[in-house]
Amino acid sequence: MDLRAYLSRHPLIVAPRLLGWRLAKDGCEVRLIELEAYADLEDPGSHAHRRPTRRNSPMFGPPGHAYVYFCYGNHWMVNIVAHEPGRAGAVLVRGALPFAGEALLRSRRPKARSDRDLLNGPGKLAQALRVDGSHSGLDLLSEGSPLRLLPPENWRPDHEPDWERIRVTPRVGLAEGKGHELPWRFVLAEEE
DNA sequence: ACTTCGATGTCCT
DNA sequence: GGACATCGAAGTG
Repeated sequence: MDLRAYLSRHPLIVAPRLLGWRLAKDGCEVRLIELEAYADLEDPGSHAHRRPTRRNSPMFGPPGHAYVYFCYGNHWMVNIVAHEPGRAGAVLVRGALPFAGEALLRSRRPKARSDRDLLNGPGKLAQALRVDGSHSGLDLLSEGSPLRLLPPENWRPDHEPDWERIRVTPRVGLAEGKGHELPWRFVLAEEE
């Protein structure tokens, strides 16, 4: 099973399994510690709940690509496309820790007062990594892509999540009726 | 064409 | 803990 196949499962399966993976861009790397699953048919809070549009079309495309969209007038949200064949879905990256290039990450987040303020939010993460709409649709698994998704060292396809260390909660920021009660958020507990 | 409102961050009290 | 800036996308007519 290669990485693409690993991501070709329901986003709810993929999300907890991507904890500890890294996003890399121009010398910076961040380690993912907070992720949310967004599905299609059964998930009214997902952009893939409806038909494909110019914005959400990456969610319907190949797993392992990026889906980046603009929200609340200021912020870019980074997603990793993940879904079963013939379906749609993605994993939203909501939080991370610096792994490499920390000084550069910091310089792009001048408003971050504390360490935990640097990457603890989807908009903050995109700002620190300088990801925006121009990256939507990029293949995160292809060498040579400016934005890449990297598995942990010693990763194996049969790796299972360490549930002892994962906190499962409802997703953040969803209105009533949008699946706000679904426990589809996964956080590496002792690292938040 | 116009309206609504969001998968948020920041600053202020 | 609360106000609010900010601007596309998508829904409505």
